[in-house]
Amino acid sequence: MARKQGSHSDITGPRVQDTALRLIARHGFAAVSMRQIASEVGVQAGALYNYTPDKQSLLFDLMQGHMVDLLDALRTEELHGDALTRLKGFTQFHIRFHLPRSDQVFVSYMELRNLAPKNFAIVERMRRNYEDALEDILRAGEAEGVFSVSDTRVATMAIIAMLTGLSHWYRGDGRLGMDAIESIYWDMVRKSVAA
Amino acid sequence: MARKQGSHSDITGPRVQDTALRLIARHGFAAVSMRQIASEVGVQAGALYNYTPDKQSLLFDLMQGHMVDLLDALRTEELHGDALTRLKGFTQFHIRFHLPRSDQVFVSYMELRNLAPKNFAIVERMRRNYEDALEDILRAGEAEGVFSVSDTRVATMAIIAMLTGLSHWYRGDGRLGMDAIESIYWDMVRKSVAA
DNA sequence: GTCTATAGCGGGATAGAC
DNA sequence: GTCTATCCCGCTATAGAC
Repeated sequence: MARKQGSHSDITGPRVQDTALRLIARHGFAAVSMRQIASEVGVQAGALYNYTPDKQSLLFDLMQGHMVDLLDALRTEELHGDALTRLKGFTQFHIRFHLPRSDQVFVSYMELRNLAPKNFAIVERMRRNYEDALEDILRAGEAEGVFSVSDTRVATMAIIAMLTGLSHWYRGDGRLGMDAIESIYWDMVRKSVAA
Repeated sequence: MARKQGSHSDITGPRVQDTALRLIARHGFAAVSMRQIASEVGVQAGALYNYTPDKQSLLFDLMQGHMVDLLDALRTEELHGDALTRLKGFTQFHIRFHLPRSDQVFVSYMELRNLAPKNFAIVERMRRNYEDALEDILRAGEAEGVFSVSDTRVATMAIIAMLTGLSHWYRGDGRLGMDAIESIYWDMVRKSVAA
């Protein structure tokens, strides 16, 4: 089956996405050229345009795809019960979803500036939905009297920043496994909003 | 005194730095051209090279300058007393220093990838020094028995991420003033490491 | 679907006049 | 110290052969 050239749409397509994600995470969107992506994929630059209309769409697809995956996974999680249980579920979900996706997290945080305005608005709306899921939990906890935060919005942003920051420094080959990390972060999150 | 052309080294120099910082914060280092910076400063592109040997040095000077300012200010703060008092001082210091410098914070977090390896090492060492100042406080609190974190390094990273995240969304014209923000964050930081 | 070739543009940096 | 002019390079995107 191996051909030196010809049709490879089934394998080249995913490879373009994967390669672009890795290179953009490492060097930044503006610093990565289509030639560079093509070279790592193993095709010529022109061939990339069979898979994306332009460079901007490539970035948008990566970021939108990540957010869609995130919101889908969160919905599947279906966090039930009292606020404390839901907060624990959210914390664990966030860590387990994001830790194995450090490149996506990096790109989604760093490259917002490079999205065209219309694309930015779409991604930003999805990010806001995710934040709102956490804020709902904090509000419920306030109502139950188990949480005490003077501002649920600020607390939401603080917790998400704390959790997401993890993806910026954690390396799976370090001294701490994902379970240990989860336990440490859950302890801090829980206490930070405790009544 | 106004001249259409001639010597302006005393005013052009700072303007180059300020303009570069603002443009890089908004668009990213790789996306900003020397021509664009020169245009906003009001000179031709070639004139920039009287103030910086190249584009890379311009970025490095911005980032190094920010870190030097940060570490100098922290030393001036001289946090004394018990661990809880020191932690409160660190939290307030961090917020008060970073909130009015959102462009510097943005650039310092986003553009590490664009530093040449040698420059990266220098900036990274200074960042590590800053983190260590917080970890010292957490260790002291553990020894005093007033803090309970299972891992001081992870707790350090979590707290700094939480505090720095503030700079990414806070806008001074919002509903919350700096004092209110400080109070909310201190409440969360304090509780997150409480014994 | 991929290739080669190229159009058209803008980038960083330098040279030399003033 | 700034200007104008320019070198040389790499970029995105497209055209047309296979």
